[in-house]
Amino acid sequence: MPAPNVELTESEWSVIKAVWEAEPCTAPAIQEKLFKPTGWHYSTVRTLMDRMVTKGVLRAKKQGKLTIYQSAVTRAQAQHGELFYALKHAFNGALTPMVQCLLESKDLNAAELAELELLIKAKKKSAKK
Amino acid sequence: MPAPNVELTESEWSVIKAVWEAEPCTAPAIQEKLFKPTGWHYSTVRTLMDRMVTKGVLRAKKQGKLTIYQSAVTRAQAQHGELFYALKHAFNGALTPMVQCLLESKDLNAAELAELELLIKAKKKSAKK
DNA sequence: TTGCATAATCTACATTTGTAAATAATGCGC
DNA sequence: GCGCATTATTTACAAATGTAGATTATGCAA
Repeated sequence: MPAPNVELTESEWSVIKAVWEAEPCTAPAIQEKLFKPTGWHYSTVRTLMDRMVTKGVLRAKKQGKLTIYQSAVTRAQAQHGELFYALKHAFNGALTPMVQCLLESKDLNAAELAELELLIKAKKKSAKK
Repeated sequence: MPAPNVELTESEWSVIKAVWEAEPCTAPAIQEKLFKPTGWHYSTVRTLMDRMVTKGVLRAKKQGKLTIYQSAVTRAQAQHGELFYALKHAFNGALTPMVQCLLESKDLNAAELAELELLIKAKKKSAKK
């Protein structure tokens, strides 16, 4: 089974985003990427990464003295997990109120609205038939 | 300051949803509502609720021997918090990919799509001008 | 071949979250 | 006024999360 429901904490999001951009990669490389925004030390990042391996969101293999990491979930899977967590808990699974909330809070310009409209039009077309 | 960013755990979501439906209410009333779906005992619910008071998502006041609880954040605030958490972490704040993810994963019928389109049209109108 | 820089491993500890038992208070009905 | 049912308070404890120091291993450069 490929994509179980992914749940990531804020820290784990930081890590996996860095991994997606750099994989295959080592823990030192990731800590370096993350040091500027987070200030995390090597052992912090390393602990996070190893826990993420245990959870199955990263994969690690030994190569000489180095441990090489890769993501075990795609960005799309993780996005899906996060979004559907919100949909389920905050909106009881109802799409319309969620989109409403989005439209109300972000203040979108005409171009963005047009883009969304396009997305929906496209979806209608592909759904139909 | 009215609406700080709300972050709720899964359990807290259960509780606050029950509170919204029953407030003002007591902890025993909430545990009774939640017992069926969760199996939580009184002290569990009570602990959760008191911690939520500490965090400022519920409010409590003493009335004789009873403690009366109310929500301190509205459903809309909590929904916003959850949704924007996802938007920020999973989608780096970009709306379009988020909506795309939604459209791809949920498989919506024509009516639902039409509804979404309407929402956007309405927003366009109100935004314009 | 040995020292050094780098990376890994191990251990730790505070906080938050999930869950609840045990004990105490209290007020209403008799 | 007293006992009982109801509610509250206190305490606990394991797991998860956030954060990292201390110690050890290791391979390349000199």
